[in-house]
Amino acid sequence: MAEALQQEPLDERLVGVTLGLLADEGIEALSLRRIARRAGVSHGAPLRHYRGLSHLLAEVAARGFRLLSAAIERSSAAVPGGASSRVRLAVAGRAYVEAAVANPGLFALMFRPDALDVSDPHFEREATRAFDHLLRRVRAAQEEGWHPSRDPRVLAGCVWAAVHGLATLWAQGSFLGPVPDASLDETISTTLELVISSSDGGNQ
Amino acid sequence: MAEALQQEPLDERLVGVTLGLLADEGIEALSLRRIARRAGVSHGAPLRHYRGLSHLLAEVAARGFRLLSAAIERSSAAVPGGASSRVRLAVAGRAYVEAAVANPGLFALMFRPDALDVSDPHFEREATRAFDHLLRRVRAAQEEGWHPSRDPRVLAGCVWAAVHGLATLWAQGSFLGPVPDASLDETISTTLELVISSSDGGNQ
DNA sequence: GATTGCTGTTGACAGTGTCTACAAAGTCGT
DNA sequence: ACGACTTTGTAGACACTGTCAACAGCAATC
Repeated sequence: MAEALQQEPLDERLVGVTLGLLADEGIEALSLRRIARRAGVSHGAPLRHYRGLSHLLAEVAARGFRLLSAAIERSSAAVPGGASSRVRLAVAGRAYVEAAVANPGLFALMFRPDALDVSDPHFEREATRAFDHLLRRVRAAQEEGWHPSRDPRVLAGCVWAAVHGLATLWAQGSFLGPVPDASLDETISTTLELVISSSDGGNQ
Repeated sequence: MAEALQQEPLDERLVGVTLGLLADEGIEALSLRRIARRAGVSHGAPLRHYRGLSHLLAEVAARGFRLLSAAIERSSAAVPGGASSRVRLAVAGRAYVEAAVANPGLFALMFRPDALDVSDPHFEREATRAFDHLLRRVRAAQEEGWHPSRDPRVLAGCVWAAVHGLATLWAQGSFLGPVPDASLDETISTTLELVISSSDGGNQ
């Protein structure tokens, strides 16, 4: 016992505590004072490390984008080597939605520009990196004949929009009203088949 | 002069004031006390008409869904009679995104289940109605051979997700980072062509 | 060893949502 | 007509929030 528990720097601990609070009680429970209380410090301590709540939340959101990138990468590693680039793109899209649904509070925070400081460099960098993962796979699919003459950035933006919309709506429960009995698996597959229009070897 | 200006019931006036505040200063400026101040009443007056802030915001969001439904209907009326159902569906999708971008604060509020009371009957009814507009057009497209064997609700959910993702990301400026020079028109068109895959007569 | 910077505490201030007590004013039953 | 009751708005209180300034301990540095 008596492990080196309190040694972790406060700024990192605050990020971890915020992630836990987010998972436990949702996004509306996030307040500087609650985070400080849960971290075992006084209410003013976080301001020594972050200029304000929105800056701390931007750091947490950056962590979320890193996790999202990792999920996309991980999913790609599980695809067999001979698979087409379109299948790889679809798998990445599925990973995006599943990561969001697995961590709905964090995902909601990541796309809340009014709650976090979107000009934070960490945040911007990690968000851009996550998009680049998608963009790379779109380019690869284009090289294999999928809408080869289109602007890859716009194309990646459209794929992003489709999976992001599904992730957003599902993670916040908006599907429960109009499409109450839909399965997430089927909805993801249908969306990806529509967008990527893979007549060859669907991802299912 | 001396028009019947103060005759409007306070509950309706509060909704109007909230819409104005939302358009003027964004979603983070919405507070019961500011709304009350702008309406010229004391800070407790709104609670006589709404059980709390989230209930007032649900009413405002319901108004937003009504406007969205109207925009979809209006766009459909402008389509020439001989157009295919797929084109009609695409036009409705375009109307969805354009309505969101034209009123970004209201659109953001409509999909913020942690800020508004999502169990409000008005809200639920108007949200369902808006989805039904989309669902009707999806069914019509299916009758003309577009993925006829799929579950229409799931299909409509996927179309919804695609346009919703684009609307969300564009309205909150998330495209500015990764796809800075994209045009909204082109992005909408590309998304709709991908999703609805109209080889016959694109919507442009 | 005195000084300086870092990190955390404490107290203050304005702002928030929501509750209760109160007042004015209209409505209704008799 | 008049008292009782409901409605609608006000005023004050309470707990909570973000953020700032003043202070304390502690490490490092010259």
